[in-house]
Amino acid sequence: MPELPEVETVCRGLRPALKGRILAKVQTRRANLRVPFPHDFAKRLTGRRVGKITRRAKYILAEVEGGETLIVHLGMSGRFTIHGAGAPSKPGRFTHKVASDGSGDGTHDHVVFETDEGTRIVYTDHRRFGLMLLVPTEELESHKLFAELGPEPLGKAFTAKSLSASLKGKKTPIKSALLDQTVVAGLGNIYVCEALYRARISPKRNAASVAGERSTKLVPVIKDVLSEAIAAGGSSLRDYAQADGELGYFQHTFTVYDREGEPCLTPGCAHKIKRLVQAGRSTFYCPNCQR
DNA sequence: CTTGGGTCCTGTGCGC
DNA sequence: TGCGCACAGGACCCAA
Repeated sequence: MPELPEVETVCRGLRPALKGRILAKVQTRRANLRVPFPHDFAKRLTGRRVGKITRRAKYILAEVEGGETLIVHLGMSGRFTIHGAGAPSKPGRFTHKVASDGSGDGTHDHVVFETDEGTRIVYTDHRRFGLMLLVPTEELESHKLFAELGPEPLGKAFTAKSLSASLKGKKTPIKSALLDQTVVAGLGNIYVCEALYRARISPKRNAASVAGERSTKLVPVIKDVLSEAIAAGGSSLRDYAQADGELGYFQHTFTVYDREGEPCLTPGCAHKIKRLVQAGRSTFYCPNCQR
């Protein structure tokens, strides 16, 4: 479930296994994910030391020695598992979802990294909506994937004022506007639903009408929802990773997402949560609490 | 310019 | 038990 909090959690999980390590072996098991791997992808990574690992929006960025950065997007179903020496659990404890060759689920393991410590980091993605690229670090900011991205929702630049400015004049529903990565970078379907619920704003409301007063309420709520999810991921990562080496995926409990027909959890409300489709995506909301 | 819809791909869960 | 359809956490591309 890779939205910003999950990507952040995966980043944090990858760091101890990858940062400062040399990529002893890199293997791609097919020619492409959503897009083809860059020319000589594995060859260009092999033997190089990994530097800083950061996140921008839903992208994982890993600097590699020689001035290039590995860009990873998890798409809808991308995930990493860590096996062996550098894994976050004791060696030999992986029992779950690990194929006989020590990989993730076996059939959809598309990329395998092996470090100089013998740690295997396996990228698994059954839908293949993910992406891996390798670009010169100095060209990152101007790269077309990043050039148009809006502010980081947890960053200082994301304020009621900045959000108001980008919503002004927008005719789309606020739900769709918040999924637009040029408005704010990293929100996905779940956390948009959760944030709008917590801010008591209807997903159907025109984006423009959220500029001003409502943005003042919405922005801190977005920051809270994401921060709490990261905190939950961070704390459950240790336990979950101990079980099978998988990073950043755990059972969330959401307040509205995927709760169609169930009672609203706001005290004294108990209206049924409704589902509607906006721009092809499911929206969950409480018609009583959200206006 | 903005906006909405189709599309990539595989898996799962539901109703019949 | 099997089948077909709707739907799934993302985001690009293109037509209107």
